[in-house]
Amino acid sequence: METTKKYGERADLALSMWVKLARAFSTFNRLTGKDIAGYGLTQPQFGVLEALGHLGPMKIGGFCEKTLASGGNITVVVDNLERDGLVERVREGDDRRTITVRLTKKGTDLFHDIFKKHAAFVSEISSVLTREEQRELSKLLKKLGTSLQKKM
Amino acid sequence: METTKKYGERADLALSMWVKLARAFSTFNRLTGKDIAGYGLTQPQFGVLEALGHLGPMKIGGFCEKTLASGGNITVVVDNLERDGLVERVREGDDRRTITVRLTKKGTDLFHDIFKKHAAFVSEISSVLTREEQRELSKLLKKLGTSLQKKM
DNA sequence: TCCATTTGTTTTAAATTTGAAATATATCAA
DNA sequence: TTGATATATTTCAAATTTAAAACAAATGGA
Repeated sequence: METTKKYGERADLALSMWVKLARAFSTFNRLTGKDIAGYGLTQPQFGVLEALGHLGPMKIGGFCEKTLASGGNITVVVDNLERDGLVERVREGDDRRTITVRLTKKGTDLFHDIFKKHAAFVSEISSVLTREEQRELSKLLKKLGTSLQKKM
Repeated sequence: METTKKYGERADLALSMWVKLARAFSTFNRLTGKDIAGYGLTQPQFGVLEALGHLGPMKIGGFCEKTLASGGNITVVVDNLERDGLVERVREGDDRRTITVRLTKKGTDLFHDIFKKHAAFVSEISSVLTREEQRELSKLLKKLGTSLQKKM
């Protein structure tokens, strides 16, 4: 723990928290990334499949919010998933600008198979914290994340 | 909060925590990234300057650990900082394979100038949490990060 | 000494990500 | 209806990131 006051007590506390947030995320992300690569998917691809599997068909724009990936990038990710026969683009509804993406049969099967294993993996590595600690961490992260969202 | 048990209680809790960790990191990272861009630096460049400013001269390999950037990438970052006259590479010590990087006068001045502002910025956005919450969050993130490190 | 192995850094090519146009369609007010 | 503005998606070029190969130097055992 940093004890020297370099930038004042408040700033030191905030900087220290930010470093720990970045490190915890980075390490967790690397571990899950390896797990996902083991299924032959990239992380953004997995994110799109996950959103579709859990939330149902959605418009391209929906992925930007859900997977936190930036606009033009989703196009490529969906292109590649479509090429692999996992998702399909359909025009539906009255707004012809929007495109709905949905899982194919193959995509649905893959999702169910993979995500169960992935959930077990995430659960396993998270067990370095007790369930109570996980609940407390979730609560604080949620407050931080949603509060910051308003500053964007 | 997710209340439906999709993958079992433990897995749902872990997945929920992981989503919140990713979102909080992403949002925080975007905000600090904008602040850093305002100083004319990229995030990896800022990370290298920060490491040098706080920890003193270090070898290339040191940045990989400190800034969590992957190997060959640091070379480019240091190249660009050197081009801008902010850091310099020196060979010193008895191992001629290693290269020590250190701040130039210009780099030191820039570091002191911008890091104070950056610290204030991080402190400001972190104030959405009380200091007690920040301490608690730090503690849990540290435990998570260091425990996961061992699984890599 | 010599050779094999290890370590530290750079180079290279491929993949990814971003942001800024470009395109197509919608909406709304005059 | 027209024109201006807004929204959804794609295209494109530039920057970034990664992993693997290449290179240089150090180490340690035969």
